[in-house]
Amino acid sequence: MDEASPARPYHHGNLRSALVEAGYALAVEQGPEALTLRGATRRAGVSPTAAYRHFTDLDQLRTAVGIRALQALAATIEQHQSAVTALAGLPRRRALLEAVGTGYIAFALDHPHVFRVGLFGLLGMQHAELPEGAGQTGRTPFQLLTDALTGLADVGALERDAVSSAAIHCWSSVHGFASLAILGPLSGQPREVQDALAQRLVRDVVDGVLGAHAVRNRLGAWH
Amino acid sequence: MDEASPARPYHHGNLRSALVEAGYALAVEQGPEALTLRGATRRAGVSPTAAYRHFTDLDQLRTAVGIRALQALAATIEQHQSAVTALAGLPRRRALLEAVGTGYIAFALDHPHVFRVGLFGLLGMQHAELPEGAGQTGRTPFQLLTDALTGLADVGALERDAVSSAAIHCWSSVHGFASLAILGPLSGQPREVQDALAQRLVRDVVDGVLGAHAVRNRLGAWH
DNA sequence: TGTACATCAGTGAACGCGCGTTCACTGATGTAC
DNA sequence: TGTACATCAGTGAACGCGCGTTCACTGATGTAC
Repeated sequence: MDEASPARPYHHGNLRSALVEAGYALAVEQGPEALTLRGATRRAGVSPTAAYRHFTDLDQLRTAVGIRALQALAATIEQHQSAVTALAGLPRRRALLEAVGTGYIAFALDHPHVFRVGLFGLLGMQHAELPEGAGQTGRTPFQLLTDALTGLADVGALERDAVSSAAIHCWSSVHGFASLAILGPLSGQPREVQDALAQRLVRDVVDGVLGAHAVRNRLGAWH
Repeated sequence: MDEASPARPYHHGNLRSALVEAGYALAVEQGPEALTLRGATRRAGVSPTAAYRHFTDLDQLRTAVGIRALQALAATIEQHQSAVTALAGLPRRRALLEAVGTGYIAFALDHPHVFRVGLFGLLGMQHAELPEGAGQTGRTPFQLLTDALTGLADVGALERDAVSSAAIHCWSSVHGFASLAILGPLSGQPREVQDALAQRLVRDVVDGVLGAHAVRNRLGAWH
């Protein structure tokens, strides 16, 4: 009832979210430069000026679409995480972390346009300037990552104060790989190959993040 | 003499490269969406239609500017590499690889606009579709990376057939980190902090790449 | 329950802008005799 | 060395386009009596 939708209809029935949806669809299908005010209103079946009842600016529409994209990415990650079968302990924690990486990459490959600009425009805002009240119900992708790393710290697989630098490391690798797969030398490969490489990369990165710690522990046990 | 410049002047004196330079400057200063045909000709002090003597299209100008940006990135990397002091052997090879990473990140932080689109637009083309004859004298950034990894294989610090997957891993991390530092949660940090994090990330990644191999060797020695 | 009125979501015409691209041109350079 | 001509780099006016944004408006909804 008091979900996220402000109310029911006036004339149109929540034009604001219809415009965000239309703008998001444009960005997904044709890339972010296709996200225009006129384009979004056209797609929503409404006159161009109607948008000004809900957004002061094109920039404000962009921001809202960016947040929308962020939520879609988070949803994909959570979906990947809910497919994890390991029941508990380190295997589960590890699989949950890997799902963040594979979910992120899968989203990027499925929605290269949104990813390209969408994410670029909005990962920047997500944190400092404007998480703002705008319907931010769930967790952001970056929060899901630190959650997963914290989970690994909970079972002692990672130092607590290594979480934030591990987050940087993981995010960098995964985001960078996605860019590579979309526009770089890997973009010519078929999807299965990309997926396989992604899986391998994610495994390696997690190995690396846990490895430093694990080696330290192992040495501690041996000496 | 026979540098890169095709000839001397006709009326203007190599308008083509002047337009590429103007377009590159626009992208550096105001971002890639400022790279327009009219903008470049304006900046070169020439009428808009003059561009059509040298480019069939706006797209063709964009491509040329992209290649120009790629060369600038490669130059920055080579500059970082030439500052390496280690004289020979593994320490030198390792430092050369790290210089690829730190040079890449330094370029990204110094030219965030170019990096943002520039690189995106052009890393895609660099490899398959259009390295084309267009003044491609030196090595591309990606080639510099694989060169450095091959150097490590030469001194036995890396399996030869691990080079290409290591390249993916390195490139992903470094490119991703640069994105993070430009637009993500790290963008608020002062440059020194970003540089320090970059150095640490690069070291960790190289550790990871060499680590798997080193651990394997160590175990081999132990058993 | 019914009327009068305020609110405000959406309309439609109009604006100025910078863009890419066309076209017929001008005028400097390079070449043939 | 000098003249005639072809070449072709750069000009300038003009086009159509989609954009963001303004303004005065219309008409449906919600509220007060």
